Amino acid sequence: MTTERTRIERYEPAAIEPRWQARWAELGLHRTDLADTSRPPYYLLTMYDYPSGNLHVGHWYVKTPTDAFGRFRRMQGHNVFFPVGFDAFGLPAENAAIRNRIHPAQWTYSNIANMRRQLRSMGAGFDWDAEVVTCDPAYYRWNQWLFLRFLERGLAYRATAPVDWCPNDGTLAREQVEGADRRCWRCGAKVEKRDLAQWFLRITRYADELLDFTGIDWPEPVRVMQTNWIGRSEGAEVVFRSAPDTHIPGGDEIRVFTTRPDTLFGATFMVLAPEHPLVEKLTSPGQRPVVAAYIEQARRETEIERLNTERDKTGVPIGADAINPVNGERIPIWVADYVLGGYGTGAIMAVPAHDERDFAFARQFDLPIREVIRPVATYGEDRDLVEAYVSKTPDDVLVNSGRYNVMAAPDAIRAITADLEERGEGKAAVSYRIRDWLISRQRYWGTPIPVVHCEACGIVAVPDADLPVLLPETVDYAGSGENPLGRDAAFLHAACPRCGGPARRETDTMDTFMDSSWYWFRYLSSRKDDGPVDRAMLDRWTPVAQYTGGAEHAVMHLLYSRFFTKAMADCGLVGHREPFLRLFNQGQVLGADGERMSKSRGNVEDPDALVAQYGADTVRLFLMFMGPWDQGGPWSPTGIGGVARFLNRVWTLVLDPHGHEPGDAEAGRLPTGEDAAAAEKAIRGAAHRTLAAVTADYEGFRFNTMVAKLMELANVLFRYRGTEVAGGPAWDEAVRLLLLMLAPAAPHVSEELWERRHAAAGTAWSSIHLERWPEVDAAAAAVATRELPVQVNGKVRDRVEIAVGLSAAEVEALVLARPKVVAALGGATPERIIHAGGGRLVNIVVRG
RNA sequence: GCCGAGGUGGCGGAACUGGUAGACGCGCUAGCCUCAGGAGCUAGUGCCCGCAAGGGCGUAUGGGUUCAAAUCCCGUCCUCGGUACCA
Repeated sequence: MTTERTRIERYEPAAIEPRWQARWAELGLHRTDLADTSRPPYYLLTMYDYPSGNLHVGHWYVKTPTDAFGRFRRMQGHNVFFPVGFDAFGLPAENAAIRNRIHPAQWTYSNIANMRRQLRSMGAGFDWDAEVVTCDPAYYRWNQWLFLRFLERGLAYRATAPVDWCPNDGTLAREQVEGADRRCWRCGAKVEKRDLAQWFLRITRYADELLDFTGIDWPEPVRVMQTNWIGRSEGAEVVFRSAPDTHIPGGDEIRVFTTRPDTLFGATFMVLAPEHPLVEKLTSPGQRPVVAAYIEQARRETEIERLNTERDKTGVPIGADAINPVNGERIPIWVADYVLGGYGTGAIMAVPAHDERDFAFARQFDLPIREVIRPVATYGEDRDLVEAYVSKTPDDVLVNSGRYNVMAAPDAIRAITADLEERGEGKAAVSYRIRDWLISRQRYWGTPIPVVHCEACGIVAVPDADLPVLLPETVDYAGSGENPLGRDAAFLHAACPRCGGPARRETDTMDTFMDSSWYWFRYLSSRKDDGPVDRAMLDRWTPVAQYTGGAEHAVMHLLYSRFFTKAMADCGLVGHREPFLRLFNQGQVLGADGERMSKSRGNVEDPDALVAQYGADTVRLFLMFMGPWDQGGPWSPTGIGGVARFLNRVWTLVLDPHGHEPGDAEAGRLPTGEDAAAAEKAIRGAAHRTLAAVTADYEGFRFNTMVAKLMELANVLFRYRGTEVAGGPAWDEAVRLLLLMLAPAAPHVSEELWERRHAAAGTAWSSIHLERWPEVDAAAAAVATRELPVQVNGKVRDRVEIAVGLSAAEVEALVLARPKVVAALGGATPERIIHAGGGRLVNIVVRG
């Protein structure tokens, strides 16, 4: 016998994917009509990328599920806006330029061209018309414009801050300094810190508002990280004064911030940060050399080093004392690197008995430790502290604290603060860890800060009409000594906009986090040339409904974006105060070696090769199938073949329902005991149950189980392939649902098969991506019987097929008659029978 | 150190609010089909004992709560991410 085998065309992704991409582009399928009000708007945003040159699978891992979600939302009837752009300013371009003698712009734009091609090959539904490239003057012009608005409102200001400085090369940003020993990446010289006047944005003005996350649905870990970053703490500011000495008259105010004013009597010394302005003034002549040497050393350390708890404490006494305002006691003043110049007041009162760091310091240098607070039960006992006692309970009481003895700690905090305030020696205060945002960069490839320094008028803003202040095309960015922009005479010299006199342009450029702090607003009017944003568009489309991106941006980018939104709202540019309503942080795909993917490690996975081998749909689906999206993990293509096989099976199901594989003896026959009607019912049931589950999975970003459920449905259909119900109405409905559910995730193959179905049926084609998301038929999805596990004392002893909707009594009668249950009971009388989880299982409890 | 997330078969992972542990896929085994196959189809596959029926053990680890724990609580070990001596 010769089996007549249907020869169907093979599934060749390389043949169909580019064709559909071109067709969609022609149809403008992904161009969002922002003015369309007939459907609810849905702004879907994924973090834009730095144009490093090549997309790796990590980029796909972020973008692919986001794209699938956008397509899903669109099928649900939303007008989805899903833009893309490039975070195109930044250091790598400048470094590449120096290394390869190629202009940063040329390097950047050629990378962008390549990445556009790669992004298109994914088949993602980006709206390219809205694209933003931040190094384009049409974009950075508005960075400058916004900066000027902030300047007007006192949100931008100039202050002195240290930068890493290479004595050979000129100034360096932190990211250019490599290695623990702080050497210049170019010449290897030891880097120093040097103070420079730089520009800041006053994010601290919004510190309290940034602590408030009401109204936005963000992951708990991100909220915690931002909260800790802002670091609000309540306490008191206390004024100590320098004591008169042979070298100083005394009386200088030394302000400290403390969260525990109740421990003031336990202060046995003071510590100033090496940066503290009074160090110079108060240091005794005898201590000058050692203090100067210590400061020199501290200035070379990174903040992370200084903040390492494990490290032995270092410090030196400055040879002067301070007077404790509560008891008039003289205590020595030290300088130590564990106190930071930038936090609080840059000075602390040290209470070794009740602070671990102060305790370690006191032990190291043999300074007195005086206990002033202890649990009430030990009041009056003699005891020695072997470690700092950090009081946390409100029941603890004060000792060795004069008239505050026996007072409970919280009462003492209030009383001591109030008494200090009365005497003008302190007040209740709030301190924040967050500092203002330093936006100055001493580089070429960034947005020029639009001010001039006039000899007569000082700092003068460039008028709006003169924006943008363009980056000069050719400058010597490789040279050394000062800012690249300062080496361009034509750029540098300008007329003062106010007096017309000679002025010097600002030569700092902006931190690239400026660009990314408002880019999603610009997407909505990327070509607008009379303002940064279109308020009417913003009112319709923002806040962003859903933002996706990596957790590495949990603090900086996301916090700056929130700050910008609030600041822009205060400038009247935006009508709301939070940028992103819902945030999802996906995990990171690591290289096969478990390390972060990077060119230098050589563990970068090239998506182009995978696409060439398997096609974009398989790669997309595999990335979703790998695991839960928020987890990521080491890249391993093991298993991608399973996904490819699945798409092949879908292909076969759609194009060849009647064929069957010669290797399957059972093929072409219905399962035993099932007639055609039962088979059709089973198929419809499976399809609609899958639809319900898949819908919920898309909604909850559970793409891995979504794919698994589609595979299960395909497996069910395959079982019926070649039988009398294959190609029938139930089958046809199931296949239709399968394609619709697959469309967001694997857009090309589902579109191709959709078209072929139309062709076969002789109906007019329209894109599957414009179809409405199907509705679940609850009746079809319902099940008549189900398997009921029966436990005896919590162990499963039997499984019974029961009709849905039986009463508890009926179930019990049925279950207790089962031989296996009888055997498991061994003659014992059930003590009670639990019907758990809404009848999901039965547990018979027998006391033994 | 601290904060956050996590630890489930040979592997990636599933298990929604405590209720059938291991869905789906990879890999492996057997059979079918094929000139052949690293293609396709079907079946099996947590571990141990057993021909089988069946039984025992199992979610890093030690306790606990519960009729019932991967899930909740306490302790320990390990991995990953973040990082602040924050006064």
